[in-house]
Amino acid sequence: MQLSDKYQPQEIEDKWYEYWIENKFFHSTPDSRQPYTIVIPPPNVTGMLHMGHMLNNTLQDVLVRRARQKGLNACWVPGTDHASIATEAKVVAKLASEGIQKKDLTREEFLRHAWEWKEKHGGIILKQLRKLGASCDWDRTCFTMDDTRTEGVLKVFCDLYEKGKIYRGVRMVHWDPKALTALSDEEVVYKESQGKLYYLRYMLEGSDRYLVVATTRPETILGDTAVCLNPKDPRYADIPENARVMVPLVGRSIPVIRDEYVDIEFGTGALKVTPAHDVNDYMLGEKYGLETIDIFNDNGTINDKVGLYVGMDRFECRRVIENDLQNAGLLEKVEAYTNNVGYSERTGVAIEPKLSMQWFMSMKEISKPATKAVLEDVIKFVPEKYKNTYRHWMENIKDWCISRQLWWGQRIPAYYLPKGGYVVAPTSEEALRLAREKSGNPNLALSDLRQDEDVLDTWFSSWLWPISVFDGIRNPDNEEIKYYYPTNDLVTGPDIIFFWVARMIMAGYEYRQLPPFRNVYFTGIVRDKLGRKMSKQLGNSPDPLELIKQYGADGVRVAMMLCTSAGNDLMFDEALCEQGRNFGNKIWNAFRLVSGWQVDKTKPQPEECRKAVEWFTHKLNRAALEMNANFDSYRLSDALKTMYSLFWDDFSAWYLEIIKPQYQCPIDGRTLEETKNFFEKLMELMHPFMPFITEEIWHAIRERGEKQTIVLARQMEAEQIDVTLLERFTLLEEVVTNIRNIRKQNNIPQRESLRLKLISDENYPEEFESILLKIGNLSSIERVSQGETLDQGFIVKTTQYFVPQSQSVDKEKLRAELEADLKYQEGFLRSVMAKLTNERFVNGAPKAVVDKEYAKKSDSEAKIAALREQLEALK
RNA sequence: GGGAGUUUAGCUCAGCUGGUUUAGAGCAUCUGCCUUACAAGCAGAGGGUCGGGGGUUCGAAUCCCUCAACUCCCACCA
Repeated sequence: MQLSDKYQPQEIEDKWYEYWIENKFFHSTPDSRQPYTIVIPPPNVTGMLHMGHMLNNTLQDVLVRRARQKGLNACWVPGTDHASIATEAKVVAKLASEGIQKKDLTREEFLRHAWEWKEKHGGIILKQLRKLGASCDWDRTCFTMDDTRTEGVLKVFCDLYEKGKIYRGVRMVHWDPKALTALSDEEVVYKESQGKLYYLRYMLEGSDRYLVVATTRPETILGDTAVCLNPKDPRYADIPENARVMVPLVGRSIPVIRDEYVDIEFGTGALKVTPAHDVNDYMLGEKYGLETIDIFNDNGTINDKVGLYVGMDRFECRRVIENDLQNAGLLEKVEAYTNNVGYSERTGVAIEPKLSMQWFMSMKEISKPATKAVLEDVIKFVPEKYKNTYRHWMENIKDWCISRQLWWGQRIPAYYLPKGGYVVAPTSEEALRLAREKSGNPNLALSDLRQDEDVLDTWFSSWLWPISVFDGIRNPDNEEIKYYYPTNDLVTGPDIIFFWVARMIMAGYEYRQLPPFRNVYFTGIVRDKLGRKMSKQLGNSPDPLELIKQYGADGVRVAMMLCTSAGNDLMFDEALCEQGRNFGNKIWNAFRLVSGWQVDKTKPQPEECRKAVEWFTHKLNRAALEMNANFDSYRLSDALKTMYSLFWDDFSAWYLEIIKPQYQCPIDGRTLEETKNFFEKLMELMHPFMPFITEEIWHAIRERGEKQTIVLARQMEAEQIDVTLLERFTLLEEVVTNIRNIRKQNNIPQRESLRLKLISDENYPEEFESILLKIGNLSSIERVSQGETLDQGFIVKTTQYFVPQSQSVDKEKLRAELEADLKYQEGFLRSVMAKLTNERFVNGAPKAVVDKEYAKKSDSEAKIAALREQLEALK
């Protein structure tokens, strides 16, 4: 078999993915095994894979694949989110490009277009995930708006309504004038914006005096219904109790009220009150029974309530009004001002606070068990710091605005009766029954009822995800939900901790009395190597599929894993993909080496091979243990690094070099067998990180029956580890390194053998002498009592070694090196002695620590003595 | 305004409950090698007063205080 000396991932990745799918290795059904479940954070149905998804899904896949190999019944449920507002915006834009306006369509027509769009673009992202190697159970793919999930959502809505937890009412909400819908608090992002502070004159009625009011939004004067002063403000002490002022330009007379809410320090200490367009003003309006004048149309233009600036956009109006105020002499001054303005998370336009009729969900009660679960670690957050963030939000939770003035989504199952009032029911039939009952009119027809026009917030379906994917809302007693729920790990970004994580926990306790998952692993944000967020505008976001094409899925996965640690942002650098690809190549070539060996089964196992096998057995066991510990504490990057260095440094650079037979000589059967065994175990341990190459090699290294797969291969259980053996081997490594250094310093090629002399003591790893002879390419190892003039010496721990030189060595250089070493050792010894001569240390520190210091002291002294001897010999 | 986090080698980060050296890794750099698995490689080397200052301790990168810089979250005084 001729194997390329470069690993070509593209040639094997698709092949194995198909193999896995065909054989349903990722498919899970309940059985007697313990389950391990992850539900995917559903990406937007029409979205494209970006680097955040790559990170997030690589992590999930690593966790799932490892669980599967540990013999658990692993189930990773994939799916997509209908992403109400985002998808509707895309469909509206697409229609607009075809000259179709949404307002010209009926709801049914629009939804037809939307579903068409979904069928065409939906699920691309799930196909992309396969390229990454994601081992999802695709048979279970769900959509937040498919029939099952929708039924569940409606059932929950009705249930919460009946429990009195969902109510309808007029409230001040965040209004998105572009998407024409209300938003929840969480969908608003505040950004610092450069604005102006306008000082306006409000003339006092029946007087020449005026009050100066500072505002950032002069256009809202159209809706002013009062001016408010602080009662303690001495500047306004002489303003009469029942004073009234004229709204500039508008000429409306409004009262001057007094409330301590007003900050004396800010602006002029006088506040204009616009109850329809500011949350705080709204509260003042409630308190003082002020009139509420809504001056905006839904799209942010001025309506005809006041009769001025009608139809003008709010920002245009601001400019024009500034000019008009100026001309009317009502503008005192304008200052530059930086303030925080809320923007719609989805459409990016400035939010307009708006008074409107919406559906809300009371959160106070439902949040209680959810708060407790996290604080008491029933659900563990990794990293823990997010517990604080979570607690703070939960303890100050506000009611959730769940209605959206959109069409793409689950329509609110409330039906209005012709003569007022409404009923809530999961189906129109049920609604009709209730309506007849409520109205006392048995002849009421379905056509008499009018269903609420609004749909539900997308998160009102995704908060049920861990339950609804197992149909646990509609059929709470089904086998699947009982088996898979609670799920194990959730991997997601901290940016949706409130949107999604917190609400899922609430739903979990409300509908299953159990948490939805046991652990939440929060990833960081993927940034570029300069630390900037990835964005389309900057063009700094690589195309994940392009990366996979170039470096292989395994390579990109390794790149993601190398730079991630829970909760910390990661600086992604394409160089990491290169490193990942190179690692794959390294594995590939190690395999080429081993697979190319001829075997002679009659040949006895050489001593150095026997010792190497013994050593690597322990090395492998220790790494496996370390990796387990890393996984247990979600240090996934460290888990990979452990395997990376085990394979590259210990297995390739040491083990394979030791057992490698002479050119064109066969290897003995036993060593080959044990080496294949190691290789196989290494592949199994690394499989969660690099699923494709490990499967390829796992099959190539041994005869495998049909339908066998590394995906289901049980990972080795780590055994007893001989720590002393491993430590003594590092002494050997140091000796070899020193010999290599001497070769390099004296330009002695590796193929030229050397003699080695040593003054043997307990720190000479003589049990590995056969290895030393081979790796050092030594012709002999001789025990002596001292070195000679022509020898170049070195010391490992306390043992002195000498390499006889044919020609004279650079004594000055040698002496300088030995002296530097001596200086370091003396300094070190001093620091040890400082402790040991300190009575408080000797008496105060634990015995083990003190003993360690004594050991350091004697080692150091021995080494110093050896160094002095060698320096003496140099003279 | 409130809170959280970060600061260790040129870069990215480990360093977990204070004691394995006078601080580690990977990448990058430098030197020598196309040695028969791998130049996507091998062998070796250099590089840090652990953000500044103070304190606790026999002992501090690690604990406490303080200052500084950066990042994020929450709140939203017009």
